[in-house]
Amino acid sequence: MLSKKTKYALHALTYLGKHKDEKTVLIQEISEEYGISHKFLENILLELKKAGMLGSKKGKGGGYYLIKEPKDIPLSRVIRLLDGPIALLPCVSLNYYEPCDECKNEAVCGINRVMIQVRDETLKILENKSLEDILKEE
Amino acid sequence: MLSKKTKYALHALTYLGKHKDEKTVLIQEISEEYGISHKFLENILLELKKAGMLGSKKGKGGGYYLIKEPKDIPLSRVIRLLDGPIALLPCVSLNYYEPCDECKNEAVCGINRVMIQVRDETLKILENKSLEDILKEE
DNA sequence: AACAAACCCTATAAATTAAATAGGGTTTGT
DNA sequence: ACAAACCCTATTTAATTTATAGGGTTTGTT
Repeated sequence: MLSKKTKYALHALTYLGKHKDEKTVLIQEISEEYGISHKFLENILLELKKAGMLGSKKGKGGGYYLIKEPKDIPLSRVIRLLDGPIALLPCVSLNYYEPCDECKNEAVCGINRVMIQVRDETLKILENKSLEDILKEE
Repeated sequence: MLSKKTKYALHALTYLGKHKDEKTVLIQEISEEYGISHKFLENILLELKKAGMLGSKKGKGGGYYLIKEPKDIPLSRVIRLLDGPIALLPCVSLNYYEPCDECKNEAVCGINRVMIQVRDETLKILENKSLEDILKEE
C-alpha cells in the first residue's frame, strides 16, 4: 500500500493539474479541499518541488504550480520519491538496493530471481501510468 | 516492499518445496538455514498452516510439510495472507476495502480509477507467479 | 518602510505498525 | 514417564509513519 504521503501527493498533483490555467495555488486551498493538515501537506509539496515537479512563488500572492506536463509525471516517479522502492524486496531494488541479511548467495536465490521479474513487470505498469491518466478520469 | 514476515514465509515455503520428499521438516532447521528467530518463524508457519498451505505433525519426530503443489501457491496468496492488500490504496482493494477519508466521491476520483487499473495489472503478475517459479530458479 | 501573506526549512513528538519475544499448552513417539 | 516438537495468545520492543512545532525568508501592498 502507498503511504498517506504519496496518496496526498497524488491528490495535490491532481488538483494542480486541474488548475493549470491559474498562476499559483495555495497550500491552504489544497489542504482544505482534501482535509489534509496544512503543515503535513507543506512538507510534501516541498519534496515535490525539490524533485522538480512543482514550481513555487514566495510571498503574498504566491503558491505552487505544475512545471511539468502531466504526461511526464509517471506514478513510478511519485511513488519512488515519497515511498521509496517499487521492488518487493531490497535485494531487487534498482534505486534502493540492499542485500538481504538472510541471503547467503543472491545469485542462486530463486526468490531473488522471481522478484526481479515481478519488479520489471510492475515497473512497466507504473511507468506507463501518469498524472495525465488520472486527470483524464476526472 | 514486502514485510519480513512475507519474505520469511517465502523462504520457508521454498525450503519445504525443496524437501518435499522428506516427511516433515523442523522449524529449527529452517530458522537455522536462514538465521530467522525460531519463535518468529513459528508464528509464520502457523499462519501458513491455518491458510491451508502447510500440514504439520505434532510430537517427537513431527514438523511441517507442504500440502499443496508449488504451482498452486501463487505469490498473491502468500502476500495477501501475511502482508494484506495488494492494491496500492484501501479504496481499490478487493480483499481489504476501506474508503479513503479524504475522498468525497469515489466514483469521480481519477486516482481511484487509475489505481483500479494498476491493481488489476499487478494482480495478473502476482497470480501468475507461484512457488513453482521460485523452485525452478534454484 | 512597515506589514502581512505565503512559502522554506529543520527538528521533534505522537501514533501506528512491524518485528521479536515470552511462556505456557498439547500431542505423540520411545 | 519423558522429552521432543508443534500450538496458541499476549506482551514488549523497535522502527516507521504521521503529524506538529516554530521560526526563517521572500515579496506584494499600502
